[in-house]
Amino acid sequence: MPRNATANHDEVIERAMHLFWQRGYKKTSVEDLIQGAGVNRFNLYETFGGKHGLYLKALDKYRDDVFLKRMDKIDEHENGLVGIQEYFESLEEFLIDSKGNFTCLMMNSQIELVPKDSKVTKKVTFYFKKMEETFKKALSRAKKAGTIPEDTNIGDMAKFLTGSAQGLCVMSKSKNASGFLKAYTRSIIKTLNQNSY
Amino acid sequence: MPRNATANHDEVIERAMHLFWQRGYKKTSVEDLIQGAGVNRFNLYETFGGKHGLYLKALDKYRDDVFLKRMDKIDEHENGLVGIQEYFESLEEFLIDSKGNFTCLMMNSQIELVPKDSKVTKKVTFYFKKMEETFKKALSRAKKAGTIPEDTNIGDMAKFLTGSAQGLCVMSKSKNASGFLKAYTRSIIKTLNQNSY
DNA sequence: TATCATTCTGAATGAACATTCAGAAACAAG
DNA sequence: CTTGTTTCTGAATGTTCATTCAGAATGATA
Repeated sequence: MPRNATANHDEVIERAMHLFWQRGYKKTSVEDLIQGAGVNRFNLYETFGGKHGLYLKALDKYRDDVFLKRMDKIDEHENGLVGIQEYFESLEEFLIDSKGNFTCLMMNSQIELVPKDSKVTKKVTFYFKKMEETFKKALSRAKKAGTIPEDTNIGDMAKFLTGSAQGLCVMSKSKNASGFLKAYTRSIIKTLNQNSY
Repeated sequence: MPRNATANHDEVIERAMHLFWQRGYKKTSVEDLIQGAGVNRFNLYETFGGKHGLYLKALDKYRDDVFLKRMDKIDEHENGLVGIQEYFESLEEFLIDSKGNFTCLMMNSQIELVPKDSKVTKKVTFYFKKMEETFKKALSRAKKAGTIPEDTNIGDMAKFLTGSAQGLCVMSKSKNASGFLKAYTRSIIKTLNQNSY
């Protein structure tokens, strides 16, 4: 009995995620979603909770498929320093390749919807906390392994790295950002390594 | 012949600037502007060019009264290093005091309207360029004065500082950002000083 | 006070857009 | 092939909001 003009559940969410990611919440219209994500109007409301419901699901997918995957990669590095460095290098590459579209769904949400939209705020808060924590754990491993001096302030450094990732995202929307992003990333990594030996 | 229910020209723009600054472009309604900026509907369109025209004027005012004033302060410091440090300290203080409202009008515009709105894009581009340039000149003075090593890459450092300012602004919207902002600022300044002696 | 240009106000207009709904289409089961 | 249920589509609804406009209010001038 199910018809199939609708793409499957996950694919709808993934495509919606990219639309929201590119254009933001307000500027992605229901029409865009119907056209671009492969949902029909009925299912958009019946099974995804309308535009806002789909946005929340898109944030979840971003967290799982984009963000946490990157965090896991950091976790997997026994040498935390290398994990962090690779994270920034791949972020730089991604931002350059996507030419200012696809800045960062979570950071966009922080600017567009925090704190008024409380459900979105919760998800964004988790994102920043988790990123900071992951950096902190990685730095802690690095300290244990002796690749970072005993007296390095790991908490400060984790916050520094979290903020720097946001700075990169903001700057990636500028025209011809590539040179800027490379230099900025270089400096971030240099700072990271200056607290190590 | 002029009536006076309308606040004077400059005051309207200043109040509009604060409204846009707080809420963003889309979310500031014409009604908000009439209520909050002291313009009547007629003058909003006749003398300010409507909502969009007033936004552009607000960006100009922000550039002149908020941004360039800060840049001038940096310029005035013979010791560029101190100028930059003071800039970040006062930015930190402002962001903490304003509790996530008043993030940064230009950065908000970058996320909300660049690159689609070409007039806004021009103004935002100037903003980033000018900031980077100001940092660069300050670092150059510091190098001349011998407070920074000969081999410091001034261009990279200026970009790093410009991006870091944006990172601070993004993070200031988080709940209880105060501790985060202090630590982050500390790290930025530390990085700045690690390239000096 | 009378006239005229200017300034203001609230209502009208119109566009964009999210959501709902009714009926059409598709499918399964008998 | 018929019936009943599910899925889909486009039109209708309702809301928000920027902009325009007509007429009212105001002030300057004579």
